[in-house]
Amino acid sequence: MITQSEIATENIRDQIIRGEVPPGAHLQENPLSEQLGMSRTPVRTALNTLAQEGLLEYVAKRGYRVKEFTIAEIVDAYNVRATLEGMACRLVAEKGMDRWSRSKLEKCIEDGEAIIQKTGAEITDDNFDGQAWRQMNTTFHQTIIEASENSFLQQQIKQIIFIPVAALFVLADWGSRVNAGNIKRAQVDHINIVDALERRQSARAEARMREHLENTGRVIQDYYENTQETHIEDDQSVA
Amino acid sequence: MITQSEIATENIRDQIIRGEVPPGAHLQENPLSEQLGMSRTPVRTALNTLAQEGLLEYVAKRGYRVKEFTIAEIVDAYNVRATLEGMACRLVAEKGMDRWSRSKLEKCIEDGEAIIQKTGAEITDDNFDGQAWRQMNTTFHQTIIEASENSFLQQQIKQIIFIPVAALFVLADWGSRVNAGNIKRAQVDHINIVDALERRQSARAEARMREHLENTGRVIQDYYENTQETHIEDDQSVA
DNA sequence: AATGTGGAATATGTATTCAATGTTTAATCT
DNA sequence: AGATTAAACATTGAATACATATTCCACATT
Repeated sequence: MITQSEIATENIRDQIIRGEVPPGAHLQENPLSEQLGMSRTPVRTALNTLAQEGLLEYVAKRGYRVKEFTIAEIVDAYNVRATLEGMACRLVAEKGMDRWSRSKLEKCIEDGEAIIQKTGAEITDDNFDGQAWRQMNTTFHQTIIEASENSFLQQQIKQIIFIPVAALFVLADWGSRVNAGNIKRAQVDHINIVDALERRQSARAEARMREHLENTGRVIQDYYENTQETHIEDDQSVA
Repeated sequence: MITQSEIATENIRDQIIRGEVPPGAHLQENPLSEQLGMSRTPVRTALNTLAQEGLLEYVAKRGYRVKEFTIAEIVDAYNVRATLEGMACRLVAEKGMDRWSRSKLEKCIEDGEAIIQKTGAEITDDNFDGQAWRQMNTTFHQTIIEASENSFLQQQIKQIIFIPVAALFVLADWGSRVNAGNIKRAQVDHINIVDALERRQSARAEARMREHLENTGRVIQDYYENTQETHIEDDQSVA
């Protein structure tokens, strides 16, 4: 069964991740309960939940405000993710992969290859299938995390997915924000990671995955800094 | 200001960590609100919070029960902690330590040495100052985590501290459960970690810390399995 | 005897009300 | 005019009341 509290939680979380409510905004219970057509009670529960997830900051008697993430914090989070998924790779290499995980990863490699082949030398919005790439990428990482068979690891990594700006790169269509170089490098990374896992080279698998995600973090950082500049320009044009 | 919800959260969390409410127990709102002398509302908030922390399991319309942790899950959590604190060491070694962190760590080494000196060759309940050792140990790890200056890392590691059985080893007097070998090995580990940090050998610092905590995890596992056997014996004697 | 249904009792989910604390505004005093 | 204070207003925290789902037991039926 689905409760009002759960509806409120998902709805408000979505609004935050999509950037519909800006960082730093004060979320008040009455407006939210009106907006969602429910009483304050389930809204309060939702706000408490989201604060625990780290999306909101809470001060007693003053309520909740949307947490502002600095570039540094987002990069920090990505580095933590890099370390944790690196650990997942180490565990998988040590334990050895079962047949199903292995075939799923190999399919990811094939799919990635196909997407790049179809794209050609130059990546544009038209010829690059960002949707398919993201799906392949999610499956790739998820498969390794699950194959690690460490439930804590899975839980910890999940939390990082909810960080607003980082999550945008998963949700939004960032096909136009990547270039051929990044995509091809990511594909090579994936190939090397799977190779290391199959050879059960745990240290190599760990190092490769860590580097792979640290690269992604750098891409996000670059993009973020560029858009920051753009925003400043926008502000100036208004002034 | 301190709210009723916060009081309830801390109180119930304590009861769980101390083992006063057994794993698997169904926590009901009415008895808890009576016990704590407040209405159901703040109790509900507290239960929601603790479920988010991973201490309780929630099923809609059925309420909350205390999560049961298997030995495997506890060891899993400790291994995650080992990896994360290893990362903290790596970051500290890369950035370099400020003077204050450095002196705090060196004081920890001195304190540890003093405790061991005072204890002598054989560790017993009487001559081993478990309280002082735990405090030194907590300071040691906390200092490194804070010096990493990665807020996400700090947040993630905090969650692991709340796991019931693992937390017992921090809270309860486990002086009687350790032997001279473990304590001396831990002290040597600490010395090597600080040495690596001061020489800014990031890979060595990371590896040493990881191994240090994996050892602790193994100690917990051994202890847990021993007490499990004891419990089985108890059960048999009852039958 | 076992299973299934129905209803009472119990527990959770939500709404509403009341209380306490912050915030804002306006008026008064310097 | 500016600052300070008090009062009105708004918002959060907690308690109570109500609605709805689940559990459990009794009873009936196969």
